[in-house]
Amino acid sequence: MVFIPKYNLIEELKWRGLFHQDVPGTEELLMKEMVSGYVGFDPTADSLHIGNMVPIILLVHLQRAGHKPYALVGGATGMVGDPSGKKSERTLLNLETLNHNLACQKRQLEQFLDFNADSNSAEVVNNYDWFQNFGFLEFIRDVGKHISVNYMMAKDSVKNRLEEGMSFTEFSYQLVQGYDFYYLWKEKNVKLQMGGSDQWGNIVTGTELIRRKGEGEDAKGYSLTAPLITKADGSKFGKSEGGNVWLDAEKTSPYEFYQFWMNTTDADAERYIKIFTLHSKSWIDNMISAHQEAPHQRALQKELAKYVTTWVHGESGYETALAATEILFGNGTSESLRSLSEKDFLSVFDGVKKSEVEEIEGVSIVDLCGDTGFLASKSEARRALKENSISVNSEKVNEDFTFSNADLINGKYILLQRGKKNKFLILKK
RNA sequence: GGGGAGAUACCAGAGCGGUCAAAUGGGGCAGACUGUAAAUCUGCUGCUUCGGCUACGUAGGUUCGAAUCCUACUCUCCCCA
Repeated sequence: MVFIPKYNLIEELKWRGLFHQDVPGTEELLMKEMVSGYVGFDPTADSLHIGNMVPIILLVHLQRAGHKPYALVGGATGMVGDPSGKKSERTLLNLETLNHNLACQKRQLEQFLDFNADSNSAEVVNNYDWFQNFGFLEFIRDVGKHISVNYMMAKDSVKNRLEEGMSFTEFSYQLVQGYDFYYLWKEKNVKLQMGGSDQWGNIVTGTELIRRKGEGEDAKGYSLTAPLITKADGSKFGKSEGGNVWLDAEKTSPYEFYQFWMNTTDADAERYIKIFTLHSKSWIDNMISAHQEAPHQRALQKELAKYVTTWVHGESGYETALAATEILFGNGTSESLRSLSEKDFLSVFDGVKKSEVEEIEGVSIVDLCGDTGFLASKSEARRALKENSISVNSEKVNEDFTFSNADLINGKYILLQRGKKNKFLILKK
């Protein structure tokens, strides 16, 4: 059977800005046969975040091009800790946390890939499966023997830590990850490892291991990395006020998730639409020129936010986020808030922080803001009120404002806002 | 083991007996302008019942008065062995 890829993966990744570097011969390989390729995920948290989306998208493209994707969850590597890009030694996770994280991540990965394709179904593998019974002596004889310390020391992930210091555990990390590649190559005919550019060092340790330990002419591993996603202003991609932007709706609500993409700057949006959506090149080019003609419409941001939110949270997640956005950023007046049914109201404010109070009649705005956890203290509440930044039910109020029962929406809710983006919901018991 | 330097707010970092809730920069938040953008400008960035109160690694001490001086302790970094 002759293999014809659906498209040239490397070319596709290049115009999308998802290509950083590869080892020579990778493109030829991808054009001539169905390739099994993998990406590893680090189980440091119980949810993936948008920083993990690029590696996931690499797998998605791999599969769309007709190849077979493997997602590796790092049960074993997670126990060691990847030193890449870290300034200091990492704390080790206990087994229980690790397993919980693995299970959660596995579920999330499954929503992006096709597990029921004819010949190139995705698979999830866990490197703990092949490491759990791998003895230390066996490992250092079988694996350690093939890689010199000099070689390992030359890696940036190690070099950058020579001043600060690093434990033997983290030093060994690249061997563990390298062995993963070797194992998958040998057992599952996986020839390609992909990842972020920070993973280059770890990946080539794997290809090196395949070259030295593998037998025959075919003993060659290929690799491909995506660039680090940057923001135009130089700050770190993937963080919002609350820290990471998670894929888990419990940790980052669909509304917040949608808003994250909505707030992308123009320059970044033009790059992100290529990276985070699967739209075609011509479609995107049109979109970008349309956006440049009428930038205030924010068409790019809206499409980007819609696409990614739907991908991660489904249609319903997107609908909720959009409804909330229209109310809060549209001509959001007190009336439009009050016109919502209780059910809609609650779903709109699903991701907004809340607090309950006993009584509202006669309570001053300062007390309410300070005591409910909306603002850190009454002093801060006073300051914010002087800055004219506090709104009650979408209407600005001053320091003398006192609540009455008439302010309750549906007889039990009050919406507090500081500025445009910080919202808080008060529930009367 | 010997010698040296240091620990100040979210971070970096000044202050070295009263005028210090503590310079300056960064970050963060808000306001103006806008397009929920960027840039720019402005304000704020310990708590408070607005009387005060608690804070400059920890615990004591000197003093009318301590972030500042003394003692001990803890921790960090550097140099030598």
